[in-house]
Order: sequence, then C-alpha cells, then structure tokens
Amino acid sequence: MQLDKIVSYHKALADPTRIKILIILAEGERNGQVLAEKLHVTPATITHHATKLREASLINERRDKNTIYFLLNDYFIHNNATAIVELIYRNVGNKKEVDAMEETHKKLQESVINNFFTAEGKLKQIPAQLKKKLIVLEHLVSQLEEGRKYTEKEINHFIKPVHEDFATIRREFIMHQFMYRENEIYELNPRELWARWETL
Amino acid sequence: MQLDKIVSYHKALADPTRIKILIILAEGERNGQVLAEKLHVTPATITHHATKLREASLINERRDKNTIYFLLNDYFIHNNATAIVELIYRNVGNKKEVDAMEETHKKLQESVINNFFTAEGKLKQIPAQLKKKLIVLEHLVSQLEEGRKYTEKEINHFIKPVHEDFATIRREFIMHQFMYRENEIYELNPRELWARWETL
DNA sequence: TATGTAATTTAACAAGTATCTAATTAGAAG
DNA sequence: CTTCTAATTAGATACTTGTTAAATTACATA
Repeated sequence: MQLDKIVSYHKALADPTRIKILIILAEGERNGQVLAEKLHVTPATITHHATKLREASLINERRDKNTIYFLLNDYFIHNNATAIVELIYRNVGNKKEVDAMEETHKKLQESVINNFFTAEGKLKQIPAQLKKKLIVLEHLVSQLEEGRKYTEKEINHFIKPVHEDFATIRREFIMHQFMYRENEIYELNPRELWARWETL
Repeated sequence: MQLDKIVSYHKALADPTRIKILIILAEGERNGQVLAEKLHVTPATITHHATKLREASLINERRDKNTIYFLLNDYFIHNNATAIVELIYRNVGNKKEVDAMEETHKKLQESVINNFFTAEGKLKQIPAQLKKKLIVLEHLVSQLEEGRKYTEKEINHFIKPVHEDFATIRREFIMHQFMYRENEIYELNPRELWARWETL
C-alpha cells in the first residue's frame, strides 16, 4: 500500500465528527439528514465528511429514491487499521510470521468448513465468532456467479437449502460487504473486497 | 479508550513526514539531526513532529550527552492501530468474541510457557513467532522488580541461568518496550506498556 | 570561562480544514 | 408543470497545521 493512501486513511479518521459517523453507521445504514440531526451539524457538513470517508474507502452508499444511505465498508476499516503497522515494520521483521499467519488461517478455514457444514453441504448453525462466521459466509458466497445480478427471491432460493434462516444470512452478505444491493437487485462485490480476511 | 485519544493517534499518522520518521525508526533509534538530514527538513521541523508523535505515545526518547535518540513505542503502534476498529464496533457485535479472544490467549500463554521452558525454568529456545516470543519475554520480565534500577551486568546475570544468549534477550527486552535503558542503567517499563499484548 | 553542538522555542506565513448559510441540483409525486 | 425533499455546491470565516529562519536553551568539553 502506498504512503499517501495510508495518510489519507488516517486523515479520514483524524476528526471526531467522522469517527462518530462511523460509530453510528456500525448500527446500520443511515442517510445524511439523520446523521446531521444526530450530530447537531448541517447536512452540508455531512456531505463534506462523507466525501472524505468515501475517498478513504471507509463507507459506501446506496441510493433509494432521492435518499442516499451510507454504510460502512467493513473490509477497509479492518484492513487499513493494520496496514500502518505493516508499512512501518515491513523491512524489519521476518517474513515467516506473515506466512505462518496465512497457514494458520487456512487450517482454521478447513476446520470451520468441516465442523459447521454437514456432508451434504447444509449449514448446521451460524458461528457466533466473527472470524468463523466470515469463513462460512465467504464459503457460501463463493458459490455465486461474479458479475451476475440476482433478485432477492433468487438469493433466498440459493440460501434456503443450506440454512433455513435465509433472511439473516442474506443480511450478513450485505453487512460484511460480500454483496451489494441496489433497488432490490443483489450483486457480488468484487472479490478483493472480501478476500484476505485473515489479516483481521 | 477515549474519542480524542483515538483522534490524536490518527492525526499523528495523518502526515507523510511523520510516517517516514516511524519507518526510519523501525530500523533503530535515530537522533534529530540525522532524521532532519534524511528527510530534507530542518531540525525544527523534526522537533515539531516528534512532539506530535510523543503526544500520541508512538515514540519514546533517550538522552545521551546532549543528543536525543528517538525510538519506536512498539506497543502503542500495534495497539492503537486496532483500537479504532474496537471503538466503532464496540456496541454492535457480542462481547463474547472479546472474551473468547482473551481465553484463547491465556491458553496459548500456558502452552508456550510449558513448551518453551524446561521444568527447571530454562528456556529451550527463543520462539520465532512474534506472539510466542512476546509471551516468553513477558514471562521472564515479570520476574524483575518494578521500579528497581539494574546495571547491565545484573540483567545479564538474571538472564544467564535461563538462556545462554543473554545479549539477544536483553536487546529484545528493550526492543519490545519491556525495559527502558538510560546511560547503561536498565529499568522496567510500567506494566501497562507491555501487558495486554493479546490484542495484537 | 569560552566554545561548540544538538535541540527547542518563537514568530511568521502559506496551505489546509471544519463549519456555516445560501443557492442549486436531482428526483418523486401531486 | 409545480412543489417538496434530500443532497450537493459555492463562498465565507475561523481555526489548525507544516514549514522555515532566527534566537535561545541545555549540555559537554577544551
């Protein structure tokens, strides 16, 4: 990762109003007006901050009629946070540690898939631990076609044979940025947005 | 952690010159003049940036005659990086995850101490993996007295019965901020500086 | 005591930023 | 076409910040 990308990430988080926006968005998507009211600032100020957060890839947005809803980009928040550490120590420590980390993740991945899925591919239960939940979601989502647009009904039909609570899983797909929804149409997010979660 | 502490941490990293300073310091301690020359700025500028980095607890310093050497505060760099993530998601996920993480760490701690030390308390070898190495170092350092000043000789005599390569271990104590050295006198850093590495 | 070196402080300036008000655009719905 | 709502843009203001040159402090040593 480049220096100025890291700088702009930290600039984006170097303001209390913007951090408060992110905290509110962690509860769920919100539109500009609501944010403005909650934070006691004008909508213009929200637009200003949203621009900075968007430039740092910390939020995405979704338009519904003439309201724009902002939502967290979980992936970048997690990844950029540790990117600074990697940048500073890149030339110092030994590479083995990173390799070992990836190795560990692969093993975890295997064991999670073995333990949470039946031989027939049914999901026994949704893991409570975030890391494991993400492995399960990634496993499911990787069975969808990249670039294809799905209706909500199609998504439900895809999840149903795997787990009865399709609504929860469909919501998790969106929350964790595996999928993107626009006007009731679902589409896979680019792989780079959700692959490499092992750095979490 | 408070909001403004997080903000000042990110402000500290929201400048390319300061990040470059940290990258240079990752190679080892440097004084102001050297940093100024390497970065093509005046010593006054270095003083300015050093103040900000110090306020965010990202660096420490050590005086030798009238030269001040800056050194990284590894602990804070690692910890603050992920603090923002915790702050944002604090009220969302379930607390169990954090508890589970601490549980996992305690188990790892036990197994590392059992595997790397003999029954007599000798260190078989220095772990290559950072996380494990830190557990070993913490285990050793916790046997020293808080507040007491040690000569280098005393430190060596303390380490010798545990592991023959006392020089390496002594250096690691400093590198990872377990101890602080001033004019050949060693002293334990405050516990909060090196406890809770499990969030790494 | 005088001299030299490293760091800090001060004052100044240019650039950047957070916020607001007021004007404008984009879209929806009567 | 008109009206309403949500968001953005433009312009203004006050505050903050990165940098420098010059003066000052702190310490060491000859």
